[in-house]
Amino acid sequence: MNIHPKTQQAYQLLHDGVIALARAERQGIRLDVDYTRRKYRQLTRKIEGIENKFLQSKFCVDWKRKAKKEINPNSGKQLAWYLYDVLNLTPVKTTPSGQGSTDEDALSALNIPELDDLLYSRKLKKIRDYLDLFQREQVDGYIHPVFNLHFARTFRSSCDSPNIQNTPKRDDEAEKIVRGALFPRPGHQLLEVDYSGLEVRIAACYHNDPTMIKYINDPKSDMHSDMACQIFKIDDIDKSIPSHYTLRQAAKNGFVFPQFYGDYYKNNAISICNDWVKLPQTSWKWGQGIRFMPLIVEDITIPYNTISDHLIYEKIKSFNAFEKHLQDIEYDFWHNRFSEYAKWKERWWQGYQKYGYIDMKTGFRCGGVMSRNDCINYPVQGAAFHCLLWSLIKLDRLLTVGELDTKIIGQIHDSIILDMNPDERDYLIPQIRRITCEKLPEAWDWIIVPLDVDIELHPVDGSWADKG
DNA sequence: GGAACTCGCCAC
DNA sequence: AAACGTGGCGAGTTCC
Repeated sequence: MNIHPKTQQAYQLLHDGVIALARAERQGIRLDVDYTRRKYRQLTRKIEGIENKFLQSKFCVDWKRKAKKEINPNSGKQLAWYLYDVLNLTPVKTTPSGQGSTDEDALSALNIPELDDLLYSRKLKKIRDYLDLFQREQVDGYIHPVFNLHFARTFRSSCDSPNIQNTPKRDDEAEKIVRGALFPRPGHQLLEVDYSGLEVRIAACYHNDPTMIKYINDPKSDMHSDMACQIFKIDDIDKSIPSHYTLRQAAKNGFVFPQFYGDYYKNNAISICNDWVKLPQTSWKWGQGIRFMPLIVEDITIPYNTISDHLIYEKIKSFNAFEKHLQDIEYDFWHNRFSEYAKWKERWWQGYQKYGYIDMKTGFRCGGVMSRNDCINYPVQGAAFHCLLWSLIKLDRLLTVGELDTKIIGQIHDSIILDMNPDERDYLIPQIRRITCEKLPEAWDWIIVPLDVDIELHPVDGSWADKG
């Protein structure tokens, strides 16, 4: 039987990857067990205080009276019943099964002060759950996350027992507590190697869109800043200005990435207004949303300009107008700016419908029932991860063959985490750059754009929360 | 009393 | 024309 060389390559990548990841698993990540116990108890006391306060509030007393039984404040079902059936409030959204939502967005929108206590206790419990899991899984002060290569439909990895790939990093309080429990071996330091914009770059290897390739090749250009200018009608983005940086984040996480995943302007409008610029889904008034820039009107500087002031000034006066504006931008995005990308998406979807499968650049085949978005996302997600896996395998060999003291201890889709001996730092960092950015594109000729990594060093004996 | 489900929420 | 991809895990709930 003939085996396609790419299939052989994919097969070999999984085999080599499993072994390299098993070594990381055996090595493990040091947990400060005393800290974890202490912090767990401290959080428990805090949670009990907040829960008691909540349970004694007028809100809960009434809830309990209407329920005619003991209530469980952690039950979404009971809470939804009280809010939406008893109090007859209108949920801002529903869950997939049709029940009124009781997630953070939905509860915040109700403007019931007592619910803030519930949300805060939820958040603290979530943090405590991580510590609990670490504690249960640790053996002699080390956790040993399991890395799977055979679960994800995309041929990405998954991780469990514990899943180290979802430790909090966006919320400061959660990051500090949870990552603050994880350390390198004594005298060592944690090192993270992160491919920057990996999925965008790998997508470009499929669609070959010239505009996208220009963005990637020119480090001075910035797709997200350009989109922020277009979305918010400003001349340029100066990333050192905090409000500008927020607008760039809004464009990136509220429009560009969701669009790449297959989302559309209506959701983008809601996400940008809710999550980033804080504008209501109504007609806008002056002085709403995030603080933006000083506004100069006829030589008078108005110091506290807000984003609504600016947008109203630019003739976008309501949420509906903004949504329409985003619809135009979406059209421009796929018909003008990234038209080759759009054509590739369509070709890829047609190909799947004709043949019933899609093949990744890395030799893996995805079949079965797939949606249009699946067809577009899987090959990119998978191949991007395979770039990381290839690099991890090579780095593992370098460390093993050279009998270095530094060890790979984990991987998060586009990044590698190492427990490094500081004496090996000056040798290792150039080697890592060489493997990840030079050797990989040499090995895989379909990589037609430059690759880049961020290397973050944590302090010697510092935790995963301590910045270098 | 466990399997399978829903919901919420953490990461990329 | 239609409309956000991949995971893990906890609590609550329902089914058998």
